[in-house]
Amino acid sequence: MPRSTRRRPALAHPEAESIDLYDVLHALSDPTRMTIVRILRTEPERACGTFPVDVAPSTLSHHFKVLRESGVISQREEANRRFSALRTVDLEQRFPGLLDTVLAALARNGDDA
Amino acid sequence: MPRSTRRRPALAHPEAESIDLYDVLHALSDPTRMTIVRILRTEPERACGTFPVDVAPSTLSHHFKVLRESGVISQREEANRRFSALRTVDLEQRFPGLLDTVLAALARNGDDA
DNA sequence: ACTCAATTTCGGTGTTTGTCGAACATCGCA
DNA sequence: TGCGATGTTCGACAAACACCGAAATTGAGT
Repeated sequence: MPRSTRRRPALAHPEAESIDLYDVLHALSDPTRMTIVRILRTEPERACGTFPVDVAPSTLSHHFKVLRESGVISQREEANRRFSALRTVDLEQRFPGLLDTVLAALARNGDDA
Repeated sequence: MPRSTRRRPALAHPEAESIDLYDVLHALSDPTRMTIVRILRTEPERACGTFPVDVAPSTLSHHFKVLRESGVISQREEANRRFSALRTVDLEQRFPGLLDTVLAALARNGDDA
């Protein structure tokens, strides 16, 4: 097999201006994904495997894909690891206040659920 | 069959304090339902059949149920009709700013989509 | 009583979702 | 070169979802 081709397909991220509200709301309507977002809120960046969610690795990978393709997070590759970060600036530009409001609402919902 | 029982099962509405964030976000992540919410924002109350969405009546009924059971809208019966209203006060109390922020975001998303 | 209008409920269909395990790819390191 | 760690992709599966048409319900009007 040709080794000259790009190793990985390159991660797909939507442009800031084309982030879709319905995709974002859907991404945030899952507890596992919301947990990821909440944690990412407190840290600039974090490796995928280090999130305290108890689902199978493949499931976690799926959730990261949903978050990334909706525009909520960005991911960069470094060696073996994949680091995720909240797209706070892009989200704030596209939908001002949305992330803060939802995370504040989450705190009221009970952090556990 | 006993006619003395309540004719309709009585509409189920969650208490304001027990409105769940994930249910709300899920309810809002559908364009048809968001259209309903957006219109309801401009009017205190409206009959089900009068919303300009082009889905079958049975589908519309389903969407109203999702919105009602998530706590986003309330419904009251009057004769043949069923009137829906946004639960603005309850939502504001439970998740301050959420509805406004999401609706503002919707305006940026393009009202059509 | 009969009919019409508004809406729900009931079955059904096709799609999407969250989940998993197994297999694969990539990198760092011994 | 081989091993272990990290993470993804690939089916597969059950549950949930959006949608419809047909039938049922309910109340108003004739």
